Amino acid sequence: MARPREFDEQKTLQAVAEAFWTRGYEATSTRDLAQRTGLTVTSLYNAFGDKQALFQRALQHYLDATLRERIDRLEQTLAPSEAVAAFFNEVIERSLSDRQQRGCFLVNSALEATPDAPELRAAIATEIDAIRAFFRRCLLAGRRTGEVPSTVSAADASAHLLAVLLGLRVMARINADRASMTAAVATALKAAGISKHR
Amino acid sequence: MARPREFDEQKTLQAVAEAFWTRGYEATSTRDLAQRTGLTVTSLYNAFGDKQALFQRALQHYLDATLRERIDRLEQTLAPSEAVAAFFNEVIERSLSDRQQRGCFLVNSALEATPDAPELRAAIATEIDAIRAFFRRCLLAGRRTGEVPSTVSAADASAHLLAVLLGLRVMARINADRASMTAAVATALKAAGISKHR
DNA sequence: AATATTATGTATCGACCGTTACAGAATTCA
DNA sequence: TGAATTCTGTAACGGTCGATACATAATATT
Repeated sequence: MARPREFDEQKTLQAVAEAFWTRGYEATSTRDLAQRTGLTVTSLYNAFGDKQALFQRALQHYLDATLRERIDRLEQTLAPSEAVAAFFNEVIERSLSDRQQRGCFLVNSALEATPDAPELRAAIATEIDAIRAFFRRCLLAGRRTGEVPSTVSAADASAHLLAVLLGLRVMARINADRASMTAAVATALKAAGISKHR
Repeated sequence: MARPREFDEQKTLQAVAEAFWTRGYEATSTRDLAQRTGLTVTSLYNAFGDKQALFQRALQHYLDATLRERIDRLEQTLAPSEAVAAFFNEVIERSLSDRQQRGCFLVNSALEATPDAPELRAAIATEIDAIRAFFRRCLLAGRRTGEVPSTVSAADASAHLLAVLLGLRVMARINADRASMTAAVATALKAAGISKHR
């Protein structure tokens, strides 16, 4: 029973996420966000609360649209070992096609989160652990189908794959070249018992 | 022929580096730096130039004292494969012993560097590549001594080890636990043909 | 001792920060 | 139609930012 919103909340969160993704939390001002979204600062505060809350909403939007979407899609459509390989391939392609070399919004946020924002750190830790859980599920499922040999423990291999993924995202921001990334991934997949031609 | 400095430049750079290391570039104000170093803002500007220049000096100081020191020391005193293993072990121990979970100053800076600071990005890329070069040298040397089998290419293996290292530094900031880190490293070293008991 | 040169401390500059007060515009329900 | 409610835009708040002007203190050279 009041005036309706004139903006699309999803598109706004998308624009906000890209701004924070590119420049980080501290270096992005609320006026920057207003300009990128096309709304006024007041509308942003009215709709989302303060800057911190807006950041968390934008991060969750990014995770839903990118990370969780990818995990769900690959896990439902591909065999376990192929899902892991495809996951890495998509990360590499997206890293290389981004001219701004923004890397991963989640990883960027992980490193910018200061010790005095423990709740944010905890939330990010949970999201990162979800990636490892995805690797672990794939490895265990691959064992059952026989794609993955049971010589390496799923716990060790999933921790290792997670480390490689996070490292890729750092390289994507600074040292992004296809040769290094594919080499790192190929070696990692081989160590986990996953390889395209075997 | 003038009044001498009343502060120790190295200790000042150390304090500055720890401030930037903990909170990042944007979230650390020049007044914060003055308080942490015990000098005035004017003295900082007089001695080091502006905030950007001070940051770069502090980063170089950190690299000299931590990263390059470690590489030089391990490469000179240990056998190639042991140098790589010891490098990872030291990183794990330092990551776990830091109560503030600051991770790596270089990696933190890599992810905070925005697209409109290309010279900083390039400098960081050079430093990161120096780590890969260290891995590569160790792998090639290990091949000559027979410690490392020549089944894996040094280029691939060094890219892989670099990715794992960078990933560890992200985990150190957010998901730091010994089990995950040692699991990731053990799997990575095995893939590179390096393992303690073989 | 006089002078030149550099370091330090105070105080402040304009700019920008996150946030909000307030007034007007737009919509729903009675 | 009118009242209630929500959204939008302007303008501004106090605070902090990076950086510096200026006066003073301290040293080296002559």
